[in-house]
Amino acid sequence: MTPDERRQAIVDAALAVARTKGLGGTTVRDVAAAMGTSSGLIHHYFESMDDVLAAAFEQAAGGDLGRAREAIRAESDPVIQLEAFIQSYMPAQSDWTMQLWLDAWAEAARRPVLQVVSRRLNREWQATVRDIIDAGLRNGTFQCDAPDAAAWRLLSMLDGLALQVVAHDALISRDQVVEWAANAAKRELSIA
Amino acid sequence: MTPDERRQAIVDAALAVARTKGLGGTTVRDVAAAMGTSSGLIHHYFESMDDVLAAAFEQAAGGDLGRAREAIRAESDPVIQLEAFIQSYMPAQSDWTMQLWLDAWAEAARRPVLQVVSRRLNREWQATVRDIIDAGLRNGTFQCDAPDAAAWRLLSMLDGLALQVVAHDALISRDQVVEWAANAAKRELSIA
DNA sequence: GGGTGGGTTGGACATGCGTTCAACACGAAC
DNA sequence: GTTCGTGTTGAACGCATGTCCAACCCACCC
Repeated sequence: MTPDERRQAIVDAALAVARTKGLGGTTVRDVAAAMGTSSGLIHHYFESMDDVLAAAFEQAAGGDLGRAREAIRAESDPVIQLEAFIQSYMPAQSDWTMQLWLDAWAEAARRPVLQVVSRRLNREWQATVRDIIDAGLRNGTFQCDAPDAAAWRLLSMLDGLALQVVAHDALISRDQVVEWAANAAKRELSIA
Repeated sequence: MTPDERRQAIVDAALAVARTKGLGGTTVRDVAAAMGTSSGLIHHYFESMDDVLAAAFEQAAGGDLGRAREAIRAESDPVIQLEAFIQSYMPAQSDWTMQLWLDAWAEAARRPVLQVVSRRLNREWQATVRDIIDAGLRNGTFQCDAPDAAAWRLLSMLDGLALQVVAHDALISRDQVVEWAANAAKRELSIA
């Protein structure tokens, strides 16, 4: 294994563990066991466990962002793009990514490395929404006074709703979230 | 000290610690030190540390809820009530309560006792918003197809925005959150 | 074929955690 | 004045954590 492959294997293993135990509950020994190697190896490639966790979170959350952008780029109509975005923000089988976000938000105040990553990714998500809104404005299909604020509002509502689904299992359902968010987006951007 | 006073003192001490170290980072020894007593005493009044944390979170978050309800009850016009609610959801000096919520949401998946408390409180917040909306509907000042969904949307947006303020310091400001949320509420409920 | 050096091991180390428990303090009851 | 019981102590236990490091393995080079 090349150094890069090994680093990647560590990150993958860390994600596999974090999927069931959460970011904060992922330990060096867990990761080593998941890889079938020794614990010392991890510190040969990463300076600290925090770095491993930050890299793992970045890969998982960054991957979601990339897939969402692709889904958006595949469409040309801003209205459909918005729908695709909302759908991809709440995919059926990726509750565990959202749990990673919950962990990251909570830990951000105490783990600077994680805060940097999570802040940057959140900014990029907002920029992605903003791009859709801008396209719709140029297009004439959207109406909106403050696109930046609208993007934050939309993203925050999705975060808040997704949070309820993941943290408070069964209080509200995933389908409701998608429907409610779509309605809110239509009202927010004056879509017919 | 009566047993009740002692329990209260423990909860207070736990909150004082959680304020700086987070819910998950609050330990038995921290709480004992903050009270100036021994660590064994805590287990004489609480079955486990999880129970202490749940009680602490409940007191802090429940207190916020109570104050918000009072602020709402002090007004009669639903429009003003809504403003009071948004203001009280984002008070200037209580960032640390929001941080407790972040901790609670993240920990809910792993600490059942905490999940029960946080789920119940979230439901009560939503019911509080819903009550305002219902009042506005009876009043004729609000228009809204699905009050329940609207309440969840409003609450979730506030959660999502507040989250950004607390977790990603300086990405967006508290004043923006209040303004943006007020605008969204007006649009959501068709307020003139 | 011997030597070199980086990948890899697995245990040691210090620290911290929640929980338990024998011992102690001390006011109330008899 | 003795007994009792509850509040309280502080050390101990078992376990887990991140980090470190001496030793080992083995492919590669002279």
